[in-house]
Amino acid sequence: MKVTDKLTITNEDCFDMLRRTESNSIDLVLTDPPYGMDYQSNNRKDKHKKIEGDSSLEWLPDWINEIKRVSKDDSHLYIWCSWHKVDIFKQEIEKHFKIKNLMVWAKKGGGMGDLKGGYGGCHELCFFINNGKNLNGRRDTDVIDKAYRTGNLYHPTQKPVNLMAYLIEKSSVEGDIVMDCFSGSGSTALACHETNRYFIGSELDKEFYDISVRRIKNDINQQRLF
Amino acid sequence: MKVTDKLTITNEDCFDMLRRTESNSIDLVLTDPPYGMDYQSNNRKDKHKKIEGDSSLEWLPDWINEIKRVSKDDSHLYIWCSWHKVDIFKQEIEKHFKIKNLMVWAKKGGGMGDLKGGYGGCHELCFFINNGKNLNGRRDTDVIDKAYRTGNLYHPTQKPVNLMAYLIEKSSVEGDIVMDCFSGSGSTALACHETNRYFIGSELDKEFYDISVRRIKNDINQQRLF
DNA sequence: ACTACGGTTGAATCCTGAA
DNA sequence: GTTCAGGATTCAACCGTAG
Repeated sequence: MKVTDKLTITNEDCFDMLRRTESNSIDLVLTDPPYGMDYQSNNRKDKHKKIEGDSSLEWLPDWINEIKRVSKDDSHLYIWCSWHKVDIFKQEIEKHFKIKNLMVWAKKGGGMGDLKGGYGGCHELCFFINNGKNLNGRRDTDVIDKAYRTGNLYHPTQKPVNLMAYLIEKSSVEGDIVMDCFSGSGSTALACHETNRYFIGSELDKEFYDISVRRIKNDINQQRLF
Repeated sequence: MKVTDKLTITNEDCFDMLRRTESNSIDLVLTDPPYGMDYQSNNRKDKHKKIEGDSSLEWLPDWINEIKRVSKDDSHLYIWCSWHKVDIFKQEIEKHFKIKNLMVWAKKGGGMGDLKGGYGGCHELCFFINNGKNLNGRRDTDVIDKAYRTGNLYHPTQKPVNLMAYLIEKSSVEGDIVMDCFSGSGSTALACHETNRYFIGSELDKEFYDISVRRIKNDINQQRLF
């Protein structure tokens, strides 16, 4: 569905979207896939359901393969990941790409989990692949510790729009085409609207898909960006 | 060699040291092994030589196996690592241990490497394994971004003494036995002196071994800890 | 501008009971 | 025994408001 002139989100499996996508056509891949940890937020239980398709990483090899095909020769890619499965992601990605950085997002707020025998988990990882373009702006570090809020209002694992917008501006210019295969509640799409990029995305879960469409329309009407 | 009453460092391969070490005898393993990336700082090439035995990780499986044997049933382990080989380290460690956290040390100061096409590398990773004791003190996060300075005075990948001391105090009590198989310029040993723990370590490279012994003696005499 | 305080939250882990 | 799924729990950091 064309949500706006430049933003297209479809309610389908990402492989269906990828199949229709031309080879060598995407400027920037920015995506937050299921981490493969069978995640269910048990925090205030009624709020969020379990993540669909998060119980294995079987999709990963074919997915990387397709991503390789559709991304331009000088594209940039950002693939989010948690440390629990970082080895699998790294090895699959390296079959097709040369990883440039493993970035760390040092999140604000305490983490949950073991309160006595472990440290509170406060970071997420992101693979950065550079197929041949410079980064925009000043030289930043691979640790992102700016004041980005989590704010999981719509999706249990939602990323902040301004975090996504930051990466988009580092790695693309206005009018570029950005792809997110796991669009979720639409944070990447919103960041593209904010930064004037084209967006192509898919989200399998009907509920999140609907939320993302509504969220974008609302935010655009109200000129309010989360 | 017994450098002090409580600090022992030997100039040998760590497997020789491990062979002499009793099973189930070490309270805390805290070590910064060769990262397996053939490290040579491009910054002032003459300053640091290549790290011996750093070109492959062949030693890793046997080493983990020995570490498993010598560490106590309720021990803690910290194993430093860079993201370049994080997949290999993780998979080898997980053959014998359950990893509790992947910690991130967000270093201060700019990183080196590609100035245009990549982010500056400003972090190092550290696997934390908890075999069954609580951590001391308040609940901290898995991102360490306190003002620990690198200051590679003696060794190209030297860790700050106060960073090591922090981890030692989180995971042991006075009189505990701490092991570092890759003692380098002796930062872990110094941190043990500072926190009144026993230390057993080995360093293969004669030059670094000598430096570490001199450094410890100096620092103890001058009551000055780096 | 700065501090004080209370409310809210987190890609979690542990524990319990059932299969 | 062992695995598995669901519910309870927890604290430090962050946000917003008030002083």
